[in-house]
Amino acid sequence: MKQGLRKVSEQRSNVFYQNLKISRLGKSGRLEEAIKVFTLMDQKNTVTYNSMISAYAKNGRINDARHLFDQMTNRNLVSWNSMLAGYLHNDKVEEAHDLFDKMPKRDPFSWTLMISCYMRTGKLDRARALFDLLPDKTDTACWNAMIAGYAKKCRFAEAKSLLNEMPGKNLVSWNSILTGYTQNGEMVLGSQFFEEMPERDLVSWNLMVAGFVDVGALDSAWEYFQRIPNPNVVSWVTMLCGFARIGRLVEARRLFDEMPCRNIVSWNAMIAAYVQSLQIDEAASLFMQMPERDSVSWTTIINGYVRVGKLDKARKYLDEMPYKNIGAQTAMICGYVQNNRMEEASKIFHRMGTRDIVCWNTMIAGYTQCGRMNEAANLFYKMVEKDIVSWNTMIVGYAQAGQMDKALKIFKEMSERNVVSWNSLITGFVQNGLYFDALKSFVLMGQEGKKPDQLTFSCGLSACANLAALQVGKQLHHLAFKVGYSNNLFVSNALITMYAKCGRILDAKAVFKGIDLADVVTWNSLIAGYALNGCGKEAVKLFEEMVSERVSPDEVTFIGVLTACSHVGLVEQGLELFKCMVHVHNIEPLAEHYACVIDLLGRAGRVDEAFEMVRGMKVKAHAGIWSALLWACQLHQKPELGEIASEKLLELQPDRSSNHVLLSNMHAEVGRWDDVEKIRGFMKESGAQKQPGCSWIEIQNEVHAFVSNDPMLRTTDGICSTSKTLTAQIKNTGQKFDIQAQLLESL
DNA sequence: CTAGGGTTAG
Repeated sequence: MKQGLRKVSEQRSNVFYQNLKISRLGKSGRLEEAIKVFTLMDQKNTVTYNSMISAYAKNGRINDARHLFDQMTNRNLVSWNSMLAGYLHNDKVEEAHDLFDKMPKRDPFSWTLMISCYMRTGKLDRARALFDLLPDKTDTACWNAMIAGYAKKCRFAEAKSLLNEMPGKNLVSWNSILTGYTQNGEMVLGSQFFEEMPERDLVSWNLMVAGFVDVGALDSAWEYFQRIPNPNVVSWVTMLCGFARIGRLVEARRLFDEMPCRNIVSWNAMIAAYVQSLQIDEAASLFMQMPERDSVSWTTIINGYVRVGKLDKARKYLDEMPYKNIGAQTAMICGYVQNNRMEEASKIFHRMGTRDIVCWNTMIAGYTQCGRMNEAANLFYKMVEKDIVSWNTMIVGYAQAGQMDKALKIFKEMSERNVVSWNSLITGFVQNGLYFDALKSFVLMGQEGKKPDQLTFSCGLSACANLAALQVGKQLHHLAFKVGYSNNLFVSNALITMYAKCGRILDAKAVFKGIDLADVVTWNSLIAGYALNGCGKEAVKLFEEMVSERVSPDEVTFIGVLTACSHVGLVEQGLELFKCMVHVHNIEPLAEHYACVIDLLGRAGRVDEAFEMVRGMKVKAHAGIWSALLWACQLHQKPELGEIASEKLLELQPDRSSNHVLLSNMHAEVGRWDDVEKIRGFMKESGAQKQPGCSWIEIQNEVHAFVSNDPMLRTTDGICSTSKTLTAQIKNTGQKFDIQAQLLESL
């Protein structure tokens, strides 16, 4: 009998102890361990279940929490409240609302949870309506939830009015308002309020320091930090992170060394600071020294090694990590993904016990980045809960794979789209040459009430550039000006290209002149623009200006300036620039650069030198190079060399009719008619046909597409030359586009 | 031991 009683009380204390363990593990993100304790318990009471529900919910597994809740036979009020809190932490308003309705009993906890849930998700009016229904208004937490909610959304008038009405306001109430100021960067109003507060505690002081840190006012943060009567760990860590964020690592470290009360958070903060500035060895040294490590410490160090590209080191730590959380494993997957090691990423992914949306998205992005769209789609459709990032990733993936039909399908299936979704679609259209669709999407985006950002504008302008649609481009320019993006560097760079490609080189130059801080792309855009418009000397001059302004030219710069030289026959200058690219700027020439120089030599009649260059190339010659050579051979009547070039060219592009034409013309010019016949015969056999050219033209603010595959309408060069023909052709294709009216309406 | 209101590290 006595023994039996002792056994029962031992069991009780055991259950009590295990429950405590579950709750602590749950709170510190060690969910796997909590689950282990829970499943191994032979005796479970209501508190056990309640603790496990909270543990699940705090770690994002709200569905498992609900599952457990549904399985319970002895639910008490805390069970209901725990579930409600779970929905609150996972931003599930409607589920919370449902549960709240079904509750058999409610206490002040329940009401506060529901109100907080509405507040967090921005449903201020519903929160207020519920608060007004609240039968017992003596509980302060409810008031504070209302005040905090209003303040966080910058509704200071409502917050303060509630504060005035509130019976028994306390420090939390004051701090709730202060939080509204500090978390919204309102530090002037914040300091004012802080001075007016009847009492302050460490939370108030720390809020001020954090607020100044957030807006980058380190001096003020430091001032307040020094005024704190008895700073605690939070104060020290906040200040430490402030210095770390702006790269003042030495000062951060000094704080770390000086702080009188150091806990695991301080260590983690300092390690994160080193990781952030890529000082991985310092971070690792601290990691080894620290007295104990939690999942944050491990995740930070693993992430650090991933960021500096030391994947094997990261992997070593991951393998050593006692209980691997989602964050650490996702960091590792991210590292593998960035280095195209998808098989290793996949292994970790499939071994993971729990996965979150971020983890899935990382894997999907990995597959899309290396063009493995089937595998990406596989994961995407297996995903139970997708967020907007998942959808956007798929759109980008299909677009890059050239499958715009599928990208569009995904886009249309989305329940809600953000600016990124639209930009992904529009970028995709531009990348795949579907410029009309890009511009149409631009308009549709505005009609759906989404504001285009700098990326949208730069894409839209790029579409205009490729269509040579000057009027539409100008409209976009005006629009960008209206919404305040015309001074953005992305937009300005796109404007330069647009004007240049439309033949308005002076407008391009004007945009260039208006830019305060030009980057390499800016210079490249105008140089390429000059090249395109046959202004070779200006291109070279601009290049020299760029170098004297200490902007380092890149591969693209040289493609522009070399093209410019070849267009206007600046042979010596071009050759000189090519040398300078390799020897002064240490840029390894790409096939494109060779193509320019070879074209340059070929046009100048230095065909032998051109061939010499091809032989000396480190990269494989592409069709463009051989075709430039072939042109040169035809122009300067070098049939023997031309034969070599044409052979290579036909090897690379057997179906391209222009190659055959070029060869046959060359033979015809030097009177080798038998060869001409041979080639024409070959063309008939192989079915190589002249490809339909497609072009765009703009008349009176409208862009028209026409395809020059109708022999009746095509002139010798494949471009319609008379207005009569043009009109007929427009009727044929029936495409037209006017952006102006729609765009201006939609914004 | 489990649930609500104001601050810190990943």
